Amino acid sequence: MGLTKTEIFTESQNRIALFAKVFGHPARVAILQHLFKINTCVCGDLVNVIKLAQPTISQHLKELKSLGLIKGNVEGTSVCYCIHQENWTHMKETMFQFLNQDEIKKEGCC
Amino acid sequence: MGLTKTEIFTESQNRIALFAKVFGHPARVAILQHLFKINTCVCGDLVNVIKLAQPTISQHLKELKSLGLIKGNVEGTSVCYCIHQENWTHMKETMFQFLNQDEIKKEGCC
DNA sequence: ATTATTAATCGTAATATTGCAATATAATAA
DNA sequence: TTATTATATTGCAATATTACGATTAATAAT
Repeated sequence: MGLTKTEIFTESQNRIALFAKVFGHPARVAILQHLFKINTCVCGDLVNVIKLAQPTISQHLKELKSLGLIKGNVEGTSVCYCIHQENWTHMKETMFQFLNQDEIKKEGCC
Repeated sequence: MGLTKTEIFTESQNRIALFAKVFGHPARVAILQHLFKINTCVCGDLVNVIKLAQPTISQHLKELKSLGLIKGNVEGTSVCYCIHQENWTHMKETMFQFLNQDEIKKEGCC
């Protein structure tokens, strides 16, 4: 059905999945890496750096923004995007807790 | 088009996206959490724990296995699934490097 | 005012994902 | 052999995602 049954999972599980999902596309990975690399805000050059059409980049940016991982400031005719530091830190805590589960039990069985 | 243009991204970006994608569904998050919680191998009880049909669980397990994050040992009529520790550790390194990008430049701009 | 420039939105085609019923397969039990 | 049990596979319907051309909106420059 293509429709995820979010109601049968916990808040936490759904939150982890939502963050992971947004990282589940190389274009969004590349966008974030670029935003981190350029310490001054990047505007439309993402379209030049990443070889995807402008509407496609815009769409990916929207997803990152709707999750709160980036913010965009309008600056004249262009828009200045950058990482939302606090939210990124919060997201990291969530993801680290999930990824570090193996720290508790290192036994393994089969 | 629904088709990701992997060829325009780096190996690294695609690898990060692939790992993230598999975590991008709450069922797979729940499966992994359960496999970590039960220190002895879990077999078919995933279907009881997670309220999804058996073929659906089986499909999610397949995806986790194809990425190497879990392994399954046939044990009589049932299959014993557990975390692939080494691969999990490798995956963590990849993801941590991505998630910890903010450690380098904490400036922010807008 | 007119004309660039930049980015968002709309519409749409192609493809992917999710979920399950039905069925198949494989190993054990009776 | 014939159930029984556990898991995998197939096929399919519903929905989501990706990508982009065309268009729009908003500001800047001339």
